[in-house]
Amino acid sequence: MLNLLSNLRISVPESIYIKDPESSDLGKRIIEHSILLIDEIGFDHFTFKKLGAKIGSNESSIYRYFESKHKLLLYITSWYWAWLEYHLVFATHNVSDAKEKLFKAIEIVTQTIEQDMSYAHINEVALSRIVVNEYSKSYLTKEVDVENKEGYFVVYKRLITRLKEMLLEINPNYKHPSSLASTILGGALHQHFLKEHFKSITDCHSDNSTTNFFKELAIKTIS
Amino acid sequence: MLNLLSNLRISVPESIYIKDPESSDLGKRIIEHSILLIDEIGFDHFTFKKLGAKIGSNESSIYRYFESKHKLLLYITSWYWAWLEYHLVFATHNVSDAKEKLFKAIEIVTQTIEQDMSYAHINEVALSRIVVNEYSKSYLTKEVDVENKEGYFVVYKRLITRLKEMLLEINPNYKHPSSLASTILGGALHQHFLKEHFKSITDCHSDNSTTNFFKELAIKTIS
DNA sequence: CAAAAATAATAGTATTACTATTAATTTTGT
DNA sequence: ACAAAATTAATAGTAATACTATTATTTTTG
Repeated sequence: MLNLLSNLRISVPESIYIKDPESSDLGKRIIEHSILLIDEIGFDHFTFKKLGAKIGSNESSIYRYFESKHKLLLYITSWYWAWLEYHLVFATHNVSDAKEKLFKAIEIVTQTIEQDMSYAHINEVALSRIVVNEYSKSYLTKEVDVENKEGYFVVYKRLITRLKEMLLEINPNYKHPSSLASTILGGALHQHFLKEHFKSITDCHSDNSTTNFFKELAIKTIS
Repeated sequence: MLNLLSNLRISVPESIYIKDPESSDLGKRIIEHSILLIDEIGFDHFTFKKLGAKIGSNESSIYRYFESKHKLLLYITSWYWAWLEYHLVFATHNVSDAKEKLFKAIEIVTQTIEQDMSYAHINEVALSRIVVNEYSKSYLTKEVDVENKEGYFVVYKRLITRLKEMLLEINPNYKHPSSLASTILGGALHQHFLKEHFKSITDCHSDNSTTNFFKELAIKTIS
């Protein structure tokens, strides 16, 4: 399955970039090293100038791919959600038992990403840390409604919708399936953050405890 | 109760400010108008220069109260959590039934803040919108561990701990009370955001639907 | 009413997040 | 192989940001 995925192109909304970074060597280096650099110094301290220095290229060249660092963040996080979506779709395909399917899906979206899931020039472990630490900054802006209309958040919303469908499959009468789905996805990121920085307000300390917490929460809530 | 609260001083960690804004007229105007201005233009576009212009004061004078706009955000959001905590403590005090107490607490922390809860020079409705849209930016930084040690997040963590205790009162054997408490608080903010901007991935559209969603989620999860 | 404290005004800094222009290099079509 | 086109690099410049430092003025208070 990993080999199959490696040959698939993860699809990110075209409106996010000026020039497709997958179309050139420089573009791929921009993506590869922006993930490493944002993970290292944080999105707030990240600049195209610093990225240019890292990849031995010029600030102005990066601007030919992305209009701003905000768009670059949208690109890499959309890539992440699309990548997770592929994993989720493949892992749940042909699983006939609704509960088993939901549990598999929750495992995928709440797990701690590990090294061996590597894909081309992208470090998914670093990228998953970026999603935990920075994703909400991509929508907590005054421009969110305009950008939402442009389709910058479609992948994220589609993933939540898939999770919602699986919840409804178990109990078609449950009244808050979208809220529960978005709570699981958003909540998992939050628990991963708390585990690293605010240990006293989480019980998720081991690798799979976040997954177990949300599996139990989900199945009990919809029953 | 509101009158009682109006005479109580909401206590914010002293290390957050340079000079106590409650100690002068200028300080109070800084707080009052920073809340209105951040609500209006968003934290990213907010600057001390713009705030100075609004209150007819100088940028440099504001720096005598707060070292940075980040510290100002920590101040007003800590104030908000402390204010919510008072409401929660008063509302649940002397409630003997554990479930009734928890439900009252969930109402307090998940409700949409309304105009009539006004307190001195602070617009709590605007402030609650700021918490929804900006609070996570206060901890999603590379400096979070240092600032956590300085005590900048104590009020928030204490509120979650209070919620956790109430969950444990109902079921002392539940294994993830802290995670559930932090999921409720963080999740409520998230649902309020989705309601305004990403309607398709939430079912919380009316004022009390977020509260009902989390009441049901909590009681089912710990049972 | 003098001293102290608070506030305002002014100026200045390094950095950021870009845009614009031109030059050099690489790719491509014939 | 070579000219044209496209891409990338280099340079310079701008307005805004997030401050610091200094000095002047106003207000408070003992």
